[in-house]
Amino acid sequence: MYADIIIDITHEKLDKVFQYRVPEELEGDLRTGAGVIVPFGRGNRETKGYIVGFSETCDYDAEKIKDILRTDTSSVAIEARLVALAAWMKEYYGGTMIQALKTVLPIKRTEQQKEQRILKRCISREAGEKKLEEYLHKNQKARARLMAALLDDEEVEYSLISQKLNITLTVVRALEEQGVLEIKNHKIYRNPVKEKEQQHFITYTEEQESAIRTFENDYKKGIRKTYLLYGVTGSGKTEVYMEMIRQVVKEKRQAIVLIPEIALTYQTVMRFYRTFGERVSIMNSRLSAGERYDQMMRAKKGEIDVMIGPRSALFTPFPSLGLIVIDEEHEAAYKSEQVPRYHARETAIERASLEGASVVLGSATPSMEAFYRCELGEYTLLELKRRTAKAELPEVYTVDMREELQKGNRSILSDRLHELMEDRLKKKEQIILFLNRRGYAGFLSCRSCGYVVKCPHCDVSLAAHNNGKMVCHYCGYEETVAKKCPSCGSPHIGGFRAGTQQIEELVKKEFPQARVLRMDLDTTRSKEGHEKILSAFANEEADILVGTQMIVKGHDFPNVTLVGVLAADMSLYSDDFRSAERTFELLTQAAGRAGRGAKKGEVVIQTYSPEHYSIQTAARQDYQAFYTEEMNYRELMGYPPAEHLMAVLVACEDEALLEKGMHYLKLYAMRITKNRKVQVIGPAAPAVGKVKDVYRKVLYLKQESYEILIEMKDKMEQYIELNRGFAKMRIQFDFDPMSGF
DNA sequence: AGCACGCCGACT
DNA sequence: GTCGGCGTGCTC
Repeated sequence: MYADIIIDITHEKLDKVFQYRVPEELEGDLRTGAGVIVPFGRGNRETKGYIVGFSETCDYDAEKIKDILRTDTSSVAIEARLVALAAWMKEYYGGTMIQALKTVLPIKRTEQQKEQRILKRCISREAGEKKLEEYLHKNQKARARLMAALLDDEEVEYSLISQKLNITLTVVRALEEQGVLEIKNHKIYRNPVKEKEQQHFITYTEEQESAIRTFENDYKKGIRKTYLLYGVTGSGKTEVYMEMIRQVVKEKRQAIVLIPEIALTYQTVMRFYRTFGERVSIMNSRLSAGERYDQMMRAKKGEIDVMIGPRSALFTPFPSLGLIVIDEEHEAAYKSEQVPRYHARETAIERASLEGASVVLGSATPSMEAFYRCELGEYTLLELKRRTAKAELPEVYTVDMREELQKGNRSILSDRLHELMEDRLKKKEQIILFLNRRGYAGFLSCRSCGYVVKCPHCDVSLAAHNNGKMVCHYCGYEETVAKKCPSCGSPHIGGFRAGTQQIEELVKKEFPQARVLRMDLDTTRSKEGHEKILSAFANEEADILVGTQMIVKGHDFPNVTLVGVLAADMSLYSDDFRSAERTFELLTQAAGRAGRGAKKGEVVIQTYSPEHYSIQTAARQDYQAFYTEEMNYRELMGYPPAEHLMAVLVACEDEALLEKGMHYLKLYAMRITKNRKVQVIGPAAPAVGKVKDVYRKVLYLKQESYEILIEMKDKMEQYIELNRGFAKMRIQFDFDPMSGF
């Protein structure tokens, strides 16, 4: 019997499987995920590794294969539990054990050593010069090079030295022994903010109080479960989380708070620092891989109690995890785009159950999945129906844009919205205009023949930018804007939908006195563009903020009393089964931006389909009604959460081969599903049929039971592996996908 | 990453 | 010839 083992995940070059023989006496107690000690390298030095699989035969020279020495007892319980979680992820989401382990265990990247190791000269300049002469005399070139560098600067980064001067660690060690330099592993754990204010006593609303009590009582009794904290925007969910975390920390356990990256505002960060001081660590995408690794190590050593961060923070190696909070639980960002395509919600619940922790999901617009689980009694519902303080829920109007057109109003702004905007500008209150789209004019199409300009590599429409270029958002392909239709030659080719830039220009023209800020992917591309724009608006340096989805998420602007939603139904037209849910979410979140302060807010939703339930229920801010309607649809169509959907995405450079492969894969799927009523749909062209000249096809399988789908996945994986014809195809599984591929 | 192997110039 | 230093490549 042989075991596939990955050696010490901390280095990229060793990032592959090594085979070892399993000695008979160990056969019983080794399983996938177990930590073992193996002889490695020429010196057979004892090295730690993890078992990622077993096999009866070996694909490597049998004579060279060594025996596993023993199981690793030093690998702490923390890692063992994370490895168990990885095994679960592999099982549930597909992919290999290595891929799962890599997402779960903190990885030290080589890049990060650059920042870590610093060489410091610890002898005087004169002594150094003497040494340099000595090395030159002895013709020790490498040492001389290093010495010269150290004379220029007292401290140098090891990575610079090793790359530019081609100096290896042996040389550095030699100089270290001579006392010429010292190697500093500098680890500065920086906390962006050092402020530690006196905790002020917060008074909670009755609803908040009751949510906190429920959690605390359960927790003290040792009950661990999953809660859904459903609270309208502005109802004070964060305070509730903090109180729950305090409870957990009091019992010497730790908490993880997941946030969608964009929602991590300065205000939120400060709130956590004020309460938990230095014992909080915040991860964001701006941290380098090395810094992130350091934060993980701090957590492991017990130096922090609370980790706040995006999806990946879920794998923080805490010694005694007590609580996982997932804020804005409905966000699509919680689903990983890479294999294993795990969902943080489900994975958090699994981790919590492995470690005896509770999970709190929070949202103003819970995902269908979460609310459904509440109804089934799997999660406990905690509700916050009212806003804190005096803030009231805003008044919402729906405007039918078809009627506007009939009235002769061809503008992007309805009369109603126009009027209200004038009113707010007069009152010196702020306005948000929210557009469901990015770019200047979106795609270009011919008004005479309907031809749409597409990317020759990726099969998506090119987006026109106002620099005279059309750009592919998948591969970055560019061409200049066509003046004539490439298909029929008509000059009537142009953009249809308004983009944020166009709206900005229009607003500036109609309200010349107003100060307008625009926020979309183009204006926030620079490092801190995001924060800059938001803080400028928060400081009331502008009257109107025009932007895409990103402005509706989690920000608090007390002086905003009017929100205009332009083209509300844009997201209704996308062709995946979550489009209604996404529309409801966006509208509700957008509406939630209005009237956060003392003054009541108003919202205008402009739409071409005012009769659609997601728009009507959003206008009434009636989640329950939306949920009921939407659930009917999901049940009727057999979509998640009513049933489970497994997407099988196959990619291949050869289109004909792909076609053939998909045909056989479908036949195989139908064959193994026979008496289990699994629906096999497709193969279909995914939304993006071709990326960087690689063709893609997708097959969908529907079934009520997740377990049956997993069985199907396993069988299909085996089939693909046994069948050589699939060698050139890359196959991925995605369970309950967030959007069509 | 860490270790041995083999090359290369310097010196007994 | 041998010794120590240095770069290279491999690790089941």
